[in-house]
Amino acid sequence: MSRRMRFWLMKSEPDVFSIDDLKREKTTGWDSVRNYTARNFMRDDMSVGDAVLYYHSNAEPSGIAGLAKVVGLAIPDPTQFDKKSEYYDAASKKDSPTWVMVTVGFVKKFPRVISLAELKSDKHLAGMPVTQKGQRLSVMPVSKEHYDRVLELSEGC
DNA sequence: GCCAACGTTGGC
DNA sequence: GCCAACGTTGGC
Repeated sequence: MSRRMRFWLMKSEPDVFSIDDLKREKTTGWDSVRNYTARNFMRDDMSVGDAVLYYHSNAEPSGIAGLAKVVGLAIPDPTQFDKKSEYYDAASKKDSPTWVMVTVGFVKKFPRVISLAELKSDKHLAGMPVTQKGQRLSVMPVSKEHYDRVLELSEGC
């Protein structure tokens, strides 16, 4: 029995890892998350098959660039043990890792980025967390209604 | 590049 | 356990 699938929004700076990078590599470990709320979503609430809106932050324009999906449950994030990584965490123990990552797979790139301005101005998306001021979470849940609306916007021109 | 908003750290 | 100081995020 699988429970109902969930919907997520995950942010990445396209200069670091864009939807095109994901398309080329097909899957990627969502490493380097160092926020407890985002970690808890990955660790506790994400399941294989969940749908992901792929959001480009610090971009021109910032916005939703395509779709991805969860293809692997949370596992320890190897960067926390890598002394050469800027995400190295000396306090994290191998037998009880602090940070985890899910594995994300490419689904599709939208024909255009749905910009944050457009998300904010769409009446159907009122209250969507990513449009709220000060919302910095890199992994956040999305309602089915908001997810479906974003798909509609991606298909329209 | 600026800076508001937020999360984390650490002194007390 | 409070909260000031600091670091980070990310829109603009």
